[in-house]
Amino acid sequence: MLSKKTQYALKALGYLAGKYGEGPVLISDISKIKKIPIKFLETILLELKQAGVLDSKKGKGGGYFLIESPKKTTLAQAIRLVGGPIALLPCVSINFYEKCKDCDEAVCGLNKAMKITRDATLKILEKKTLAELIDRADTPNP
Amino acid sequence: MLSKKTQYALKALGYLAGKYGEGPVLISDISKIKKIPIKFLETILLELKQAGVLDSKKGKGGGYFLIESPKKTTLAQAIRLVGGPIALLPCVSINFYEKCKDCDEAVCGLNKAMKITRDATLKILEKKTLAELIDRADTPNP
DNA sequence: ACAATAGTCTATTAATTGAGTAGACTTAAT
DNA sequence: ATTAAGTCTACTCAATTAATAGACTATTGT
Repeated sequence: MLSKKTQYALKALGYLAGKYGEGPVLISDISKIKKIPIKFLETILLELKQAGVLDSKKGKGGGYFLIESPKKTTLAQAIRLVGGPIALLPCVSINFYEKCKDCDEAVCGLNKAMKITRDATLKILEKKTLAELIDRADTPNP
Repeated sequence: MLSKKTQYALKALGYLAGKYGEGPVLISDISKIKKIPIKFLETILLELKQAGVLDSKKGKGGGYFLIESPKKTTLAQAIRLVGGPIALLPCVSINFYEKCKDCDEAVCGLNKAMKITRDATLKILEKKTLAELIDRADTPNP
């Protein structure tokens, strides 16, 4: 399961994707609509900014916005940016790899099974982009 | 990522699968070879026993053992037994489902993407069994 | 019967993650 | 220049998950 932080990041990015090209979006707006604790959200957005996905504008009329088109960022990238491993085990993670103390990967059946699972997951998450996260619920009819 | 508890459970089950039919296996053996904190392992094995996968024998010559052939239990079942959701989000989990506060699943793009991911993962984990976890490293040549 | 062995249970502590608070710093409009 | 709107930084607190310790109970072999 993804951490809350990662879940919130995905929701926020999805919301920003829906507002792409419309200028800065207030943290408080995202927080309200996506039901994310505002202070927690601040740290997440800041992290995404430092990672180069978002930019922000300070002062009146400020807020956060996507730098590039939502289609440019895959879900796999998004998840990794906020520190969330995609694989089910550390020993099969690409970006957060950690060797098992107890087994030789070459003969470990668990490792093998989880690698297959990881590949199937990645195949999907590397194809889907932030654009896929946009839904009608984000922009209700006025 | 799976919780440590779930990871340990899979490792222990894999080890027991390799010893299936050879009588009870000591907790301390599993702990040593699989590098699992023994007290933590105790609670996990107990839980697996209460779930009906393992049985144990007390006293001298005692230990834990699989009740059924390793082929009877899938990895998906094993993961769920110890309380680990397989899906990446609560709102797409089958056994640990929780509704999102902020979205209508019918139109939520994130929900849709994660459901596809979950299905791909389950397709694999429901096919693989504990038997697949057995590896040569468990039974080194004497 | 008795001692040794091995699982079971209860309670505590440590580490990580999630959430909330207070206030300083920046920018833009008036 | 002033002020309002907004981001940024640094702490603190709560909840969950990991890990540890020790007492207790059941079984086997002598």
